[in-house]
Amino acid sequence: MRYIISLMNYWLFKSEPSVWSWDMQVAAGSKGTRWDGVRNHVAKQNLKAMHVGDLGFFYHSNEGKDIVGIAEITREHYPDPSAATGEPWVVVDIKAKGPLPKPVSLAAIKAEPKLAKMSLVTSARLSVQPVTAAEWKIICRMGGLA
DNA sequence: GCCAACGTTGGC
DNA sequence: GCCAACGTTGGC
Repeated sequence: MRYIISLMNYWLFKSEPSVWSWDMQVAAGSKGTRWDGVRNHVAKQNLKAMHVGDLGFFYHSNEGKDIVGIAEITREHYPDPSAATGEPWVVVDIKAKGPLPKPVSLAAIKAEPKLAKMSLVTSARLSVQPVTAAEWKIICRMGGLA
């Protein structure tokens, strides 16, 4: 089997660690958990574009302000059970894949000119963001992954 | 259809 | 705790 890299998409999930942290995601195990509560249409479109096997950074907002791990999409989008009937919101399931050996801080991202166009920098409030393959690679390297 | 008012997010 | 950015709501 060979990888067709262009079909792999990368994402970033933001979460306040006091609400749902990386450690909780890890503790939840490999079955995957529902990423629910997204109430923004741009974020919703990003959820809908995800495929099983896509990877996403796990970012701690408010406290930490750093990318701490990598998650994997385990189930494609389906209606958000926490949404009111008739509302269009969706969820995906994700599982923790592995930590970044060295968390990458927002400050470090802002200090790297090659990452100036990252959504994290340009659309700070968007809770589910796309990440380009180039950005993914740079941050993995900054985070201590080969 | 415009836009002021308001609520929320999230960095600082 | 403050406030800028941004999305949503509702009056006109």
